Amino acid sequence: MIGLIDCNNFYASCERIFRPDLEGRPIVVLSNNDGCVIARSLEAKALGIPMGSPLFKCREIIEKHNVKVFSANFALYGDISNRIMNITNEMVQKLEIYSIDEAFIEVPLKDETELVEFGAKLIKRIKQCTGVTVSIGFAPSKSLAKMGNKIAKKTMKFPQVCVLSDEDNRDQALKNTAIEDVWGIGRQYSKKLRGLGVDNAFDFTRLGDSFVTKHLSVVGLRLKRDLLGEDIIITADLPKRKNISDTRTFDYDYSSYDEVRERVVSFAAQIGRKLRQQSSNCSSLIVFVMSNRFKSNRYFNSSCIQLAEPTNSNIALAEAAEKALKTIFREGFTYKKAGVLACDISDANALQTSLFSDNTAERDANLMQAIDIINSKYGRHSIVLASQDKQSEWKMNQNYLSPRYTTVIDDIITAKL
DNA sequence: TCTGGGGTCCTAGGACCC
DNA sequence: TCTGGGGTCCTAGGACCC
Repeated sequence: MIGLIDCNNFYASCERIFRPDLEGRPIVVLSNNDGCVIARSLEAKALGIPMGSPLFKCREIIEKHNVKVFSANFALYGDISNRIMNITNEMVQKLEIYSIDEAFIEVPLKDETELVEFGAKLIKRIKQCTGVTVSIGFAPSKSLAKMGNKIAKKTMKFPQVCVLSDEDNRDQALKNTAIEDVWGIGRQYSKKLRGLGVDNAFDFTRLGDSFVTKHLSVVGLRLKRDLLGEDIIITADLPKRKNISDTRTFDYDYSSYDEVRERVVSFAAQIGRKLRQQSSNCSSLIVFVMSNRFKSNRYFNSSCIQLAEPTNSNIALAEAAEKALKTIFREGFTYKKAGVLACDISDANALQTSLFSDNTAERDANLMQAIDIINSKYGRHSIVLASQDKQSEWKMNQNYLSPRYTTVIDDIITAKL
């Protein structure tokens, strides 16, 4: 059987690990720049704070109900996630990490009672080791495991394990799942399906194959068959990224070229780091800039630049990014967001050099390796290019940031006796 | 005042090849 | 009136996920 394990209110739960005083109190976590609500504790959901809402739109509820607000602390969430995945990996046959707070697992069990027992054991262990509560859905296919997980979460009964093994309880679950709650059916498709009289997952599985293909393409057909218990949805097991991007909304509207250039060069350097992490090169870069989309006098432009040869060197990428930026930056506009995207990603071990190569590749490779080692030892921005901005993390509104309890020695928790 | 970031896959249509 | 047949590659756009 396949299981989907999913952390409950993950970011909010992470914030609570070292703040037991926040138990029972509503919590929200904000996106970069403290812009939108991207995670909510159960209590915050109950208050009706919507997912994705800009902070200023729910200020009133937050103040009225004493909601605790946090800036996103990805260093903390990433570390807790790693711990949970490692613990899980020790207890299952196969682990496939699907996102920061979700993983598919495979277990050699079929019997419902045994599965519930095993799930309870896993949940208890994760809770004991990390303080995070997870729920698990078991089923013969991934989309059904997802569905089981949702059902487990809803029951509010601990441990939150749901097994969809036989046809009867599978069909019951399909009938009880609204079409928009099905994994793979988003806003557009559910609107379309509702219009066609399909209200729940069960109705969807009754549609004809050619009808489904016509309206939802082969993706929809695969989903239909998966929901009927054939395990055919393939999720990639941490493959190399085919696209890599680094983009940010700025803390205020930038007007000078130098301000934007500094940030864009830093994005290019981050791209280099991410490429090296998966030993890839890229052979073209896209740079884009945009003004504040909520204000008038709007401007958006992007430029794609071909690199002389595939590379992952910060130096080459920064040069290219700056060149591209020059072609799209216009005086007279202000800029609220920019980004760099790496395209045409290839294997760094199979480098095709240019006929006119100036042989800086090897020099750069050694240099980048040294930079990566130093930065991983002493912190992200210990060594940067002179053209990068110096403290990019400060150039973000993070007014409610919690300590990086588990990854930075200065942030470690203090115990008083 | 204030509005996130990072991915995937599929399809249709155009340009091109022989 | 009637206008071949079989491919590939690339891109933009649209759907989805967390």
